[in-house]
Amino acid sequence: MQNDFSAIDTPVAQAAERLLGCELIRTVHGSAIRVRIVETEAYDSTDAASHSYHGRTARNDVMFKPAGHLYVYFTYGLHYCCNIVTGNDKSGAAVLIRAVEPLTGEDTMKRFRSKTGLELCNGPAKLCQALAIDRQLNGHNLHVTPLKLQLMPTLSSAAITKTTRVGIKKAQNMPWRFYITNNPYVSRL
DNA sequence: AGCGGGATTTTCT
DNA sequence: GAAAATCCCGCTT
Repeated sequence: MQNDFSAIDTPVAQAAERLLGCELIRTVHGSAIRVRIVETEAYDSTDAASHSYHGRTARNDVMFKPAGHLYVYFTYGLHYCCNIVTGNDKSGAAVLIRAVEPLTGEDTMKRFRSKTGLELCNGPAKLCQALAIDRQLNGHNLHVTPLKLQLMPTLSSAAITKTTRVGIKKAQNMPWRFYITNNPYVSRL
């Protein structure tokens, strides 16, 4: 099968690296949007900053599903962020998608989000707005429309920058953030 | 250019 | 009751 998710059915940190360079295809209102993942962060149950750290709840339930599902959460009373569930160790693990690069359908993205250029999708809540991702897609299987994940060949480690995560107060020193070196859409250097 | 506050859901102490 | 995996706007330099 061409769209086999076994490559991300691994420990999260490894899956977060492999997801760099992979593409998301969003179909909405008959239009197709294609983007490339350029920045990710890993979260699992051993991590004090992860939603799954304190066990399973109604909100993080999707994190306990098999790899290849989408976990969407609402935060700060205003924004959505989306994650790709990885590893089926049943303890709750997912990769936060922090930034993407538009490939096709940029005009459609601008309709959902009234910004242009780098401001279109260089942050976790920004890309959810540009791709019209909300709670309706929570728990969605990324094998099927209207949102598909297309895995791509693993990038060389030389093309990947590995550093600490953004926007958290706990476990700040863990090197679980990954991005494509020198990509202009990365949310923060 | 840079800082600070507000919006407002879900969860935990 | 408060903090959180954020973003945007308006005020100050």
